[in-house]
Parts: sequence; C-alpha cells; structure tokens
Amino acid sequence: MPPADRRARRRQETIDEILDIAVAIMSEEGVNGLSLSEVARRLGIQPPSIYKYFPSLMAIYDELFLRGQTMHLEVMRDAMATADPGLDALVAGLEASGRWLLANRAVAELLFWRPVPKFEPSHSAMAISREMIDIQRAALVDAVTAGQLGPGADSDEAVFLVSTLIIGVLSQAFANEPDLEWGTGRFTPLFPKLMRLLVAVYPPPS
Amino acid sequence: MPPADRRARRRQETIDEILDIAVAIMSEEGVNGLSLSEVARRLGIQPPSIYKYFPSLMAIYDELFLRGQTMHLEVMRDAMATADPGLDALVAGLEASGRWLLANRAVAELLFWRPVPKFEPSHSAMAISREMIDIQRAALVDAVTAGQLGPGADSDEAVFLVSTLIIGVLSQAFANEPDLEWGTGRFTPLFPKLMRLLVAVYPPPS
DNA sequence: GTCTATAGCCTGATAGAC
DNA sequence: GTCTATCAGGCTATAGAC
Repeated sequence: MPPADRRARRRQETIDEILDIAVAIMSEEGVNGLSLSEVARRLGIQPPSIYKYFPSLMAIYDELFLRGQTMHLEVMRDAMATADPGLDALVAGLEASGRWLLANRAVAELLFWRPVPKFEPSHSAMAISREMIDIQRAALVDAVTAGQLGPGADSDEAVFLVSTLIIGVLSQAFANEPDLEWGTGRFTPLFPKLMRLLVAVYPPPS
Repeated sequence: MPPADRRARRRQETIDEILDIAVAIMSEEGVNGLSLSEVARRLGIQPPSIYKYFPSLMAIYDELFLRGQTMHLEVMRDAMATADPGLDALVAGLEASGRWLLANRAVAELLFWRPVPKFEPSHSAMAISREMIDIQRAALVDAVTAGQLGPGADSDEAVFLVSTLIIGVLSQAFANEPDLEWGTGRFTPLFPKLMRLLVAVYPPPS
C-alpha cells in the first residue's frame, strides 16, 4: 500500500473519531451543546487542529446530518426487506426506524427537529429524504395492490401521515420518557395501535 | 394609591417586558439562543440590572414555562367551552391548542421539546400539566356518555394518544413548514382527519 | 498535521458606587 | 434600581512556527 493511502486512511479514521465524539457530546449536552473545543479536548488535541479536518462547526453538523440520514435510511430499508412486502414491510420498517431514532436521540433531533437555527441541511440531504419517501411509498403501493389498503393509500399524503404518526410518538417519548427503550413506557406502545389506524383511514375495498 | 403599589406595578411592568423580549429573542435565535445580555441590550439597560428582576437565566426560563403553560391551558379551555360538550369540544380545544402553539413556536418548543438540557420544569408545572390532562379526560368522558366514543376512550391512554397525534403534526409543521399557519401546508390539515380516527380506535357501541 | 499564541468575540454573574 | 467595572470563563477562527 503506497504511503498516500495510509495517510488517507489515518485521516479518515480521525474524521470518524471526531464525528463519533460529536455525537457523544450532543447526547450529553443537547444538540446545541456541541462545541469544537470540547471535541478537541476529548480527542486530546488542540482546538485549532480540528480545522484541518472540518472547515467550520457547521461543516461538522452537515456531515452528521448526512451520515445520520444515510444510516437511518439503511436501517429502514433492511427492516423492510426482511418482512412480507406491503403493510408488514411498512410497519417493520417504521418500527425499526423508531427504535433506531430512540437509540440515537441526538442524531434524531438533528434530523427532524432542527434544533440549530443557524444550520440548514445541504442540498444533497434532499435526495436522501426523497429516497426515504420513495421506499415508504413503494410499500404503500404494494399494500394497495395486495388489497390491504384502499387506493387512497398510494399518495404522498399517506406517507406524510405515517411519518407524522411516528414523529409524534418519538416527540412524546423524547420529552417525557427520554431513558426508556422502544416498546416500553406510555408512548411507544401506541405505535402499533396507530399503524392499525392506517386501515381505517384507507379502508381496502371489500 | 400608595407609592409602594406604584413601585410594585412598575416592577411588574418591567418583568413583563423582560419576558416578552425573551420570547422575541427565542423566536429569532432558537430557544437556546436566549441570553441575558441580549435582553438587556433590547431593553436599553445594562446586563447586571436584569439581576434585580430575575436571579438567573434559568429563572427566566422557569417563568416563561409557567406563563406559557397557563396561557396554553386557558386557550384550550376557552375553545372547549364554546363548543358542544364531548367530541366537538375536544376537537375544538385541540385545534385551538395547535393554532396557538404554531403561533407561539418558541414557547411551544420550551413546553414540549425540552430544548434546554440544563432546564428542568419546576414542581408547580406538574399541577398545570395534570389539569390539562383532566380537561381532556373530561371531554372524553362526555363523548363516551353521549355514545360518540366507546368506553375505552375514558382512559389516560386515550389522552396520551390524542396528545401524540397533535404533537406529531406540530413537529412536522415546525421542522418542514415553519412559516405556514394552521390549516395550510402538508401537515396541519392532517389533524382533523386524525381526529376522526378516534372513532375508529374507540368505536362506540352500536 | 500538530502545536502555541492570540485575536476578538461572546457569556453569566458579582461588587460596589451613586 | 441603575450604573461602571470586572471577573472568570466560554467560544470560533486565524496566523505562523515547527
């Protein structure tokens, strides 16, 4: 392996380390509590050295946003792939999503609650967002085809509705039961109930 | 009026002014962006003078939380009082709540999203929370009595479910359509639809 | 790539004169 | 109740030596 590759690899490792530390800090101090100095302190280097890896604090938020979105999408896609296509896949995907977001609270807040007013997600973030909508939409189409849901479920509205339900559950869990796991407490057990509602909103032709 | 009263009144006016400015700052900079210096700057006094009215920054958050909760409860109660008891009152109350929270975004975030990690709501806040649950619970009881909902709707679970629905809608609206009013956009119009679902979750005896 | 040093801000909070 | 002065610390970011 040429030395240039070694350097690049070391560099990438440091970048990953910075991002992991950043997540840890946000988990402890809140998303807004992230600071370059604290990252440097934990990494054992001086604050200015961070600038060799990221041009600004916002660039770190940017990377965290992108990485979070990508992982979230992957988790959801994997869960959907192992279930029966249609409604089962959708529910499995959303539950995996909820579980992951609850376990990665800081990232979840960054992705869905915009707690850093000065930070605006970049353009490339939109593409992943769109893909997220698409895989949910595809599952809804499968459910309609299979006769599990009515034709109205093949719509962006249905996707918005589904995401609104899960974000409601997560908001409540974060605010009121921050330390509980998915499936326990007063709120996350509501989710399966809410999912069954989908059938009531878009009743299949009988 | 004795001079002591005049002094007290002037003092209260200043306190109110400080709180109003604080809300304005949080609306612009985010809930976490509130700073004593900025309050002082806008009020036209020096930062240390704030300490004559509030012992600390957290004390300001505390007062904002309490004031916000009280106003929110009042808005909801008023809306419920003008509608038919039962399901109508509940829907009217929740819609008024959503409208108010959307129009008072900073306060809403403070109340329901805990964006300031170091700030924990005081004890007196719990009493108002409980009252909020009680008036919703009462409306649900009315709805069950009137045969609009099934007996399962007379439960804390039903209250949690209802609040989860509205918080989901608001989360989505805040994050994706921060400048739209209630009833416009992709998310807030979902709310009436969701409310009608309550009947599907707790079907009345037929 | 890492460091020291530092600029140039900001913050919350206190002491004490008037 | 207001002020000045100040403490003690935080922060992002830059310059330049090694």
